Amino acid sequence: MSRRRSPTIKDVAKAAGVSSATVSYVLNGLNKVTPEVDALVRRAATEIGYSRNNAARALKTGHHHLIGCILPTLTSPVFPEIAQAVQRRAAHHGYATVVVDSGNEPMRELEVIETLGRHGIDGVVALLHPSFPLATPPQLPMVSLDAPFPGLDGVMADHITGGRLMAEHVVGLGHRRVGLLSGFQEHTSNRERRDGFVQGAGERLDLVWEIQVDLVPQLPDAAVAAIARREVSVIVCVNDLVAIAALSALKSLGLSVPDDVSVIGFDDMQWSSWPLISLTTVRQPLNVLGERAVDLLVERISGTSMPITVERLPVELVVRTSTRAVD
Amino acid sequence: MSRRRSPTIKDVAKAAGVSSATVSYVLNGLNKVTPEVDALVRRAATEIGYSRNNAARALKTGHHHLIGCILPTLTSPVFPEIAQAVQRRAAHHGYATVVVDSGNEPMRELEVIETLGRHGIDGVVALLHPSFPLATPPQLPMVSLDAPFPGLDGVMADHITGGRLMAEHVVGLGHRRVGLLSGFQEHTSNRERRDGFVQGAGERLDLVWEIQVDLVPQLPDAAVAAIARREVSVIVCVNDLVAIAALSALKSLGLSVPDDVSVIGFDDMQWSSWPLISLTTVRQPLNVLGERAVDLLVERISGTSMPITVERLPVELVVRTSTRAVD
DNA sequence: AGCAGTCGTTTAATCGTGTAAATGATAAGT
DNA sequence: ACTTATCATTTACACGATTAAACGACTGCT
Repeated sequence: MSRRRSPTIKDVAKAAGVSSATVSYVLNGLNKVTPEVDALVRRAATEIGYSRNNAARALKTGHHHLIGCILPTLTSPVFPEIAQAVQRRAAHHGYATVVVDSGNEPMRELEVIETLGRHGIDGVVALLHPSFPLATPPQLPMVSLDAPFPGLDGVMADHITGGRLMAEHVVGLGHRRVGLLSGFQEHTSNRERRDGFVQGAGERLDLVWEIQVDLVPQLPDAAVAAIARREVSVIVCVNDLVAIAALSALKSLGLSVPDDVSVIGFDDMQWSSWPLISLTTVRQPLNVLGERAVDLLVERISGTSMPITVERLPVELVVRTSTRAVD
Repeated sequence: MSRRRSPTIKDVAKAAGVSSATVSYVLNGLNKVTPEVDALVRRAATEIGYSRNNAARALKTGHHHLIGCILPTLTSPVFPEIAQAVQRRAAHHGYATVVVDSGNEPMRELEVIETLGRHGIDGVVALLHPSFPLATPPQLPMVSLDAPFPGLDGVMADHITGGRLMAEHVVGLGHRRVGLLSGFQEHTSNRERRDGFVQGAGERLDLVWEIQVDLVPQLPDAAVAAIARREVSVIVCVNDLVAIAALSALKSLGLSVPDDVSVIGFDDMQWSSWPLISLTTVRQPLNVLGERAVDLLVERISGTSMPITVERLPVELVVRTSTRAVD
């Protein structure tokens, strides 16, 4: 196999009859050269099929035009939506994106960041585990998604208002007795959703039971048992995935939604709108989340020292057919 | 801000009192140095917090230890499962992975590959659009997922047998009149699934209607209308996503599954096992798919010129509650 | 005419690493 | 004791790009 190395800037220079510096100037769009030479160089470049070697460029400039997007998993539908937005926005800024699945383990997150750093990434957008060891201050520009981290820029939805919206909706439908499937409270977003809901409910709702559940789409036995007792008219879920797990459990129990019990989620991920699911939920703007994070990161990378920013994104209630007024 | 550049191999050398070459040898695990010096260098390296600059290394060696994984989208649940497997396996081989969402557009796929090439990627695992312009032979080692491409290594499930399994199952349950929601036939996998099914069915099934549907989880009106006519006792779907769309449509129409009509899918993606969905389907081993593709790619990268390999992975029927025997 | 400024291009240094070749030092062989 | 082989280490250059500085040619001003 004649593994021919790909042409370099020098080859272009020779082909165009100029120096390599000129080629560099042309290809970087500094307008330091005559239009004729510019055209000449460009023609030569495309003719011999030149493609820039970013490793070399990065070595010199220290700037890779590459950002990382670290997410706890890709198999939950919420995160890929963020990843897509990040990718799109990054491209818009001239950055390529590498998406990495951290498996939701703080150790691996650290490892991934180090690996990416070694590979010369310019910055990271990350949805970090709450116990991520931030002891060592980050060597890289980083923007935190979904939760504030001390010393880091952050973008997250207004979970507290979201929780309040849930409460308002449930109260407005005349419900009184409610079951709460909350998430692990170490996660800021879970905690805020819960707090918002409890505050919003005030004295108007009876919190009959509350059970903490994991991200897996399989409810713990205790939760299934609680649901089976039929003490509540509505189940409030920390997120859509849990809500779907609840829908599943209800189906297994032979209970109908929303006739026997209402269910409300949080996120409004893609499938929540499918007729089969049709979940009432609080929508958080995942695409905006990703986009703003990238904007912040790019600003941070370009080095203008600005104060640490934490953005809160508005949420909205989306009413579908998994909730209805009590008789 | 005192943007202190990170320590280089040279700093390590100075700290350890040796030359930079020695440091390089140590850190690359060539055992060309005395154990004492080895230890000395390692200690110095960790002490001053050295981290290798992969851009420089890659510039010199032409080898980045980085592979790309290009997928049509990340929001369909099938692909992230592949991405995870690829990532895991690549890490096992000492490669980092960048996952890229091509949006299922051949043009963007090409663009992405070029970008990745520029960034100095060693190879690509890709699930390509059927009309991907392979006219320009790939500069990079590439392994095709899910479909054979002339001149490329490939890994794909045995879709034909899968189609046959669907037919056997449907026939075995005593069904006779069947509706087929097939995918676009340009996709090899869709075509093979259909062919396998039709061959497997032989004369034993009446194909009452067949409609081609897109990947979006919303059936076209024609499909909904066909389902509403209730001429068939089972709906055979090209994949689980379409099957779920069918379940949705059936629910909207007030029809019950499997009592009024059976539904069978293909893929066995994560959620298909959820009680809410509980889809009978043909399982293709997505994790093995990703892993084998990486294995092949790594072999190809390491340069041993081997004949082009195309692997077929076995599939299996998974029976759940969306299908039942006809009365 | 002489000097300064502008402009387009080239020269040459540099980024951090890998590695072939040179260099010594030590041990072995005669 | 002197050559030779072995081995650990260093020297020195290359990888492909960016970019400050040097350069030469031309223009315009006094």
